[in-house]
Amino acid sequence: MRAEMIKGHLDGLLLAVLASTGPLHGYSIIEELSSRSGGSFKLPEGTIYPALHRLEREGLLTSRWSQAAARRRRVYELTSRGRRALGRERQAWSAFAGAAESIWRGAVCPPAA
Amino acid sequence: MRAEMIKGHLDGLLLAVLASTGPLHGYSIIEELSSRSGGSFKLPEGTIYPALHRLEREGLLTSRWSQAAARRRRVYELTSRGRRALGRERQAWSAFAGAAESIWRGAVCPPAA
DNA sequence: CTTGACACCTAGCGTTCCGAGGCCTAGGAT
DNA sequence: ATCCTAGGCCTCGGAACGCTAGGTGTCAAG
Repeated sequence: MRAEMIKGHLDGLLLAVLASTGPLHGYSIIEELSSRSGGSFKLPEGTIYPALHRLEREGLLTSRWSQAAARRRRVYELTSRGRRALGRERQAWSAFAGAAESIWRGAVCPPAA
Repeated sequence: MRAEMIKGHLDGLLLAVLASTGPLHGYSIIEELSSRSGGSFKLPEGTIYPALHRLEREGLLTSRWSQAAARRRRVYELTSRGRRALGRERQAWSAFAGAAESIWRGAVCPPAA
């Protein structure tokens, strides 16, 4: 799977995974994305952490340092604005995926090497 | 539909549309992408032309100036390498779309505003 | 003779993701 | 004691990509 394909889709996927699981810290978001995608999404930390910071800056997520765990963890959670953004992202994904799918449907493809 | 979503997917879509229709010139590729996507993909010329040049440089497309039409048109066509690349792109799209879909499946989304 | 569709092109900008590196703790192996 | 691995956070700089904005030019219609 070409790596740059994720561009422009990351925010939605992060919101989606948090909506599925409830609050999570960054490291486990990475693992969750990987497992839920069947191993297709193995996103590096340099991708995830800045994205989480951006989403928090935009008010779609809140974070707190977890006091429960021995190790320090920053736990992220959807805000209500984040939940609304999730709906928009979901719809944008549907539109995009549907459009792309209908382009692909017309094409006769050779079996991939 | 967020615009940056197309990033990383354009090459495949261009190859796919050319595989569906046969040889086309740039301007009509734009129209074809728009109509086949139900109006979702309205890609500007500044996106399409550089991409076509890149794909030609990579040997996935060939072009010739059409002598038939009154207006000058550069007509693009898939090469055999392009056809093979199409298969790979198609597979990459399936993997990506499937992975993203399974992330989204888990999320409970509010109705988009 | 001006507008709008058709048709091509490119330089530069902004965004985005990623690679590489750094920092730290805990636990197991050597 | 020392190393290694896994867990956990962070950031800087680069590369890639698509888009904006601008340009050239033809042709038909008003």
